[in-house]
Amino acid sequence: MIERRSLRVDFDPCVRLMYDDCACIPLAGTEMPTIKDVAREAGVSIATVSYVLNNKDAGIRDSTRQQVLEAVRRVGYAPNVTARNLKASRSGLIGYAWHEVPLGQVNSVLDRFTYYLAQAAEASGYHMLTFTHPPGDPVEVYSDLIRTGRVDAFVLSDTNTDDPRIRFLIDQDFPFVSFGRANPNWDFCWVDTDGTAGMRQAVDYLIELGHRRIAMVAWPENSLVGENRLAGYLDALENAGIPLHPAYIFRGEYDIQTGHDAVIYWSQLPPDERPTAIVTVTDLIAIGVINEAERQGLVVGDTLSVIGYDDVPLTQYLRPALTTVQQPIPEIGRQLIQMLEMILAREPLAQRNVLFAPSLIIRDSVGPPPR
Amino acid sequence: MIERRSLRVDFDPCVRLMYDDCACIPLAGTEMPTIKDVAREAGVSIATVSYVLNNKDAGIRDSTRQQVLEAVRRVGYAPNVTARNLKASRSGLIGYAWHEVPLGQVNSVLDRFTYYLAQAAEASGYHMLTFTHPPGDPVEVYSDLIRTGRVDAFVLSDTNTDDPRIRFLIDQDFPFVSFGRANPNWDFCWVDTDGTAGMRQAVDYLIELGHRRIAMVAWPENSLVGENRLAGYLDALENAGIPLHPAYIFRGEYDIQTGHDAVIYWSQLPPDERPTAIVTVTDLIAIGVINEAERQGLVVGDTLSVIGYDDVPLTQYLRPALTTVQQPIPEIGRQLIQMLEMILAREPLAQRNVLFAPSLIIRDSVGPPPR
DNA sequence: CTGTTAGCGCTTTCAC
DNA sequence: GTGAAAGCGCTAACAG
Repeated sequence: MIERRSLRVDFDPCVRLMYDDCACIPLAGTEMPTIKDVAREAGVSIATVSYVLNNKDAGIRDSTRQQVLEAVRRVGYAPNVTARNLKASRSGLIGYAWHEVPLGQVNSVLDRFTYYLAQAAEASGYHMLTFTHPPGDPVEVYSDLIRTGRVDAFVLSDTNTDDPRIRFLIDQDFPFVSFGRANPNWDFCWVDTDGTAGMRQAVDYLIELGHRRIAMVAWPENSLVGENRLAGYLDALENAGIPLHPAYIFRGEYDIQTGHDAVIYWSQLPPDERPTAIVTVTDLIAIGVINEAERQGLVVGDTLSVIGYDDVPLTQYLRPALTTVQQPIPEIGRQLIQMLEMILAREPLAQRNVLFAPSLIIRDSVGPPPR
Repeated sequence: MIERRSLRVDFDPCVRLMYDDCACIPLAGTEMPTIKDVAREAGVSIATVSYVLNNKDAGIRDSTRQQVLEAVRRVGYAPNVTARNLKASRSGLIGYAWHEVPLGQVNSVLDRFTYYLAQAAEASGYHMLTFTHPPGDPVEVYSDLIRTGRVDAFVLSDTNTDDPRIRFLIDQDFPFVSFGRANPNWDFCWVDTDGTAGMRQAVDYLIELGHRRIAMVAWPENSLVGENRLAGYLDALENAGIPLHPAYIFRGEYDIQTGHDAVIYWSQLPPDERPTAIVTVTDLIAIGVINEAERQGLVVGDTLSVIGYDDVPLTQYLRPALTTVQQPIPEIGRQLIQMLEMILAREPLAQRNVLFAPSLIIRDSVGPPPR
C-alpha cells in the first residue's frame, strides 16, 4: 500500500493573502438590520414591528401592518434567532450524537436517518445540532449541552440495553426521544423497527419456498436488537412447526469474520443436516456468509439461500444481489420529531412508543432449497 | 416485495400518559442557575463572577476567585450559551448541509466526513448545525440561516463548477470553507483531494504491472471532480509514453449502469485492442464494470484489472476486493475547521487552498495483464 | 390601536 | 479589587 502523505500544494488561483484583502472575511453579525431599523424605517415603534412579525392580535391597523411589512422588505430584515431564543429561553436546537464509523465498517442506516431527521426537525421549526462524544463517557457531553442551554432536546440512536444516556436523561427529566429501545423497565419515548416482525417475514418467506433447515447468525445475548431479530426467527419456525435445531443458531460479533465462522461451523455437520438457508442479523455478516460459502463451492441463490438485514447501500449490487430487510427510515425520523414536538409543547402524547414494520426486499440471494 | 406497513403497537411498558405524569417532560431552561445565583451564593457581584469565569485579569483577589468557583460548583452553574452568544453577536454554530442519499445510492464519504468535521469543530469551541435544503434552490436556505444569525459560518461539500452557493457566499462576504473546488476564477477557501494525483497513482500502478491498454470510465465534462481524475489518467499515460486510444475514455453518469455500458462498449473492439485494465471515476461504476465483465466471462483480478475511486464502505468485502483510491477524510475535516477558525478570528490565512494527496489501496481486483 | 419599558443571561466599561 | 449599569435584539406586559 502506498503511503498516505498529506502534501500541501499551492494551487493556481491561490495566493497568500492577508486578511484585509481576503474575500471570505466576515462582517459576522455586524450591521444586520435589527427591529429598530425596521421601526425607524416604518415610522412606528419596535413593539408594533414585533406584533406584526409575530402575528399577534394586538389589533394593528391594516395600513400600519402593510407599512411594517414593506419596511421589513426594504431593509431586508430577519429576526435574530439568538435574541429570540434568549427571550424565550430555548435554543431551537435538537442534539443528535454522530457516531464514528470506523474505516471498513458500515454505517448501516444512520446517514439516511440523519437526513430525514433534519428535514422533519426543520419542518417543526427546529434545527439539528450534531455533536460527537468520546468513546468513553457520553453522558458528560449530554450534560454540558443541557446545562449550557445549547439544546432543547435530544434524539438518540444506537441504544443499548442499559444505555447510560437514557438513564441520565430520564433522571434529569430532560426531553428526548430515541430511535431504538433500551431497558424494558424504563419508561421513555422511543420509536423502533420491529426486528421480530422483520425476521419473521424473512424466515416465513424461506419456509414458503420449502426450506426446513434454516439457520441464523445472531449477535451476543446482550444485544437487544439481536435478540429481537432472533425472536422472529424462533417465532417463524414455531409457527411452521419446524423443531429448532440448536446448532442452527450461531452467535458472533459485528464483523465479516462472524459470517465466515458460521459457515465453517455448519460445514462440519453431516451433509444432510447442513442448513439450506441462512438468515443473518445484519448485512455485513451476510456478506461474510456468502463469501465463505462460495469459497466452499456453494452457489448462493441456488444451493444455499442467504438473507441479510438492514439493506445497507451496495448490497443490491452484489452478485447475487442480497435479499434483505429494510427499515422505514424516513417514517422513523418523522415520527420521532412529531413525538418530540408534542413533548416540547407539553402536550399529552397518545403513544409514547411506536414500532414500525420493516419490509423484506426480495432480490437474488434466495432460491428454493436444493433437492 | 412484501408491502410496507407502518403499524403502531402498544408496547408493554407503554401506557398512554398525560403530560403531568410523563417522564420526559421538560423543565426546559427553567430553574437553571444563572450568574446571579452564583453571585448571591458567593456574596459577590455578577461582574466578579463573570471575570472569574472568563479568566479576565481584572485583578480578582485569589480568595474571591476561590469563593466564586466554589459557589459555581455548589449551585452547578454553567453559563448560558444563548445569552453569551447574544452578547457576542455570534451563534457558535457552523452550518453544514446534509444531502439526501437516495435509496440505492452510496454516500461515498460524507458520513465519515461529517463526523470528523463535528469533532474538529468542537475542539475549536463550535458546534455543527446540519440542515437540509430542497433540491431546487439551496441559496435561500443559506440566506435565511445568515440573516437570522443562526450560524457563524458554513462548510460546503459536493460542490459544482459554478456552484450558486459559493457565488452567493462570496458575494455576501460570509465566512465559509469548502470541501471541493468550484469555478477556478473564484477566490475562496477550499480544501480538496488531488484527484489528478490519485488517478495518476492508480494508472502508474497498472503500468508498473505491465498494462498498456488501460481504459477509463469518466464523468461528463462538466464535472470538476471527474475532469481532475481524468487528467491524472492522461498524465500517467503520457508520462509512460503510452499513446491515448480515444475509445478508451468512456463517459457516463453516476450509476451502476454506466459501468455495464462501458464494458459492453469496449467488448465490441477487436480482442487484441480491448483494455486489459479499467480505472473508474468512482467505486459504484467499478462495481458495474466488474459485474458486467464477469457476466461476459472475464475474471477480474486476472484477465481484467479494475480500480475504483473513493473506497466506499463494503468495497473491501467484494470478491475480488476492490482496489481503490482513498481520501484522507479526517485530515480534510480538521484542515477545513482550522481554516475556518482563522477566518472567524479574522487572522491572516497563510494558504487559502489545500490539496491532500489520496492513497491507493491495493486489494485483489488488479493483476498483471493477461498474455 | 400603538408606544414605553422591563427583562431574558451575559459581558464589559467605567466608577468607586 | 469589585460593583453598578448599559446593552446585545427581541417579546410582551402595561400604559396611554
